[in-house]
Amino acid sequence: MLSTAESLGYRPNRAARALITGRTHNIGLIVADIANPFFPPLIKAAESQARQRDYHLFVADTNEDPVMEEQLVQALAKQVDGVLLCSPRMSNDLIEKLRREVPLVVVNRAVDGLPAVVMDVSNGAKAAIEHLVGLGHTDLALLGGPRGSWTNREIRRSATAAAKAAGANLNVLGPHQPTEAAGAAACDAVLATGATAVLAYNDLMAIGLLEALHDRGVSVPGELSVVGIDDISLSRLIRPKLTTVSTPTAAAGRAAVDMLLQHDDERRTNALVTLQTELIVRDSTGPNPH
Amino acid sequence: MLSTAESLGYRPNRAARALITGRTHNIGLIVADIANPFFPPLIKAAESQARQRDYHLFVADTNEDPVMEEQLVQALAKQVDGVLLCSPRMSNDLIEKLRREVPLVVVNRAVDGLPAVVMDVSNGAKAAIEHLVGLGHTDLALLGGPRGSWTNREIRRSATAAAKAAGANLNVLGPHQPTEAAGAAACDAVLATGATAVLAYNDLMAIGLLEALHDRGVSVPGELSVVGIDDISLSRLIRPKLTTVSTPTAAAGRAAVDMLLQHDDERRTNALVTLQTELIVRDSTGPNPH
DNA sequence: ATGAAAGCGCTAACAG
DNA sequence: CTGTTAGCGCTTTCAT
Repeated sequence: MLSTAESLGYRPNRAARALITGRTHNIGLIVADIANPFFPPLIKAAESQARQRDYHLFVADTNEDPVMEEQLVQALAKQVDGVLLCSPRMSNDLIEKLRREVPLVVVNRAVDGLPAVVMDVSNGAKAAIEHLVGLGHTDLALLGGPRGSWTNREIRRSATAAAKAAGANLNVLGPHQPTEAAGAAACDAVLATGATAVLAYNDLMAIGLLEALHDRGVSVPGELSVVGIDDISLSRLIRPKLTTVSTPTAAAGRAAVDMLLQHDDERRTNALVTLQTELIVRDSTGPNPH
Repeated sequence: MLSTAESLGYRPNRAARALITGRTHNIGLIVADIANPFFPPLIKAAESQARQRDYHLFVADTNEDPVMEEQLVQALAKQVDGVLLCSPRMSNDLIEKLRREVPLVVVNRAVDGLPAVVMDVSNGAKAAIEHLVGLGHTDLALLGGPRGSWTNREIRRSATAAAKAAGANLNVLGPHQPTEAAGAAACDAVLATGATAVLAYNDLMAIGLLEALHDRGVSVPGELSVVGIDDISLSRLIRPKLTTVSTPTAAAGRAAVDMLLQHDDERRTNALVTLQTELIVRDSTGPNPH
């Protein structure tokens, strides 16, 4: 039921309210690259969840630049009730400093004493390696992601351990930008390792690699198997359809908003939400040709 | 040079400033679907342009729901200095009403007396039809987009005229949701027209159609030629690479922000910026098999 | 219960 | 030119 005032078109001025209550009912969302297909589903889910709770979402893009990350947090700090920092590349020390200026929830990174939402990529990378080893591959390559990425470190750690446990070689390449172009550019380096199977930091890089492989006439999965991570919608549209580790990005967006908006007294500052991942086997992986 | 205060970490409170100046230095950006690959480059460009001018961007998603469009404009109205309405599905009358509550710039629609940024899809659709006719196709189909879309009306008008001028048949299908799923679902209807070439409302629909065609064993461009519109990055990643009409989405995002931020007295309320499109011929179009 | 008044942090107008 | 003051629209507190 609307009050008479509201039905007449009256809307309270949120800036004035913010001045007195100290709550802006705004949330900042900082991502590395809006145009990277990994983020839009996360942004969409976060925006929807926020709006449902009468919050509005500022979205900002760092262009993969760690310096810009800090500037954006600073710029938004006084204007929001909290910031969602997605896949940050900045140092933990800097995050520690920024959290004193504004409530922070970190996505895709575990930071001591800070609410965080992470995907269990560690388990996903393990499943990917085991899938490859099960196909008979013993020479593997890992196409590494960007410097400063917690996810990248997790993947490397877990993939290395899984390969070792299975008695397979793992050649680690990188760091690389998490883009299709970087994946394509790394094609020769991948081929040079002699690996018969590759796990890439994300689908975009895997897809770039697939393109470059196609240009060089290397058949996938005939001569080389390729696995991505993220399961962006693109992955089932390209040929061969990409085998990948799906990460629940929409759920992560919702969870991050929920954590931020939990009442401070009940907000466990050391809370860590871990979302499960799942290996999706499609057509870019096959048996070792040797 | 920073003032002493600023170097000490002081940031003025924008809510307080907004209260007195009446300018929030915020902009609202409303899109139908953040996860539709057409929008992220536009959002990214708009955010970047806005920030450069010391504005922050609220991003909101209507889920393709015209009712939600109005609600969002209302909700953001008092909190922003203007709203960028992208690809609105609402009626012109409603836009007329909303513009009295908050400065509006419309993208992908021409509205009398309102600043607008449009892509010249009319010219793009014409080029696409002429390309197809030049390839010997005389039976064409148009896979129509969503109801309420100005772009869809422009495409239909222009494609119809171009086909007529060239002496070709054009079978118009639709309306459809602008999604991959809808494109796939329309596959049988397209085939039933007997057309040897199709122009789709957007790349997403064209790609869905391509998928369904592949499932049915119809070869592209051997038996059927397909053209999309937008040139989303996906289009050159799928096989066959999609022939499409590229639309300058990033430029549109920047232009829309610029128009909104122009000083009111110099803002021509009837200004219309038309951005050029370009036909990109790739591998999904070929000669008429008959 | 209902109503008056103070004040959030800033800018703009005005006085010294 | 510098310093003081009023008041933006709201919520909260305090007095009636």
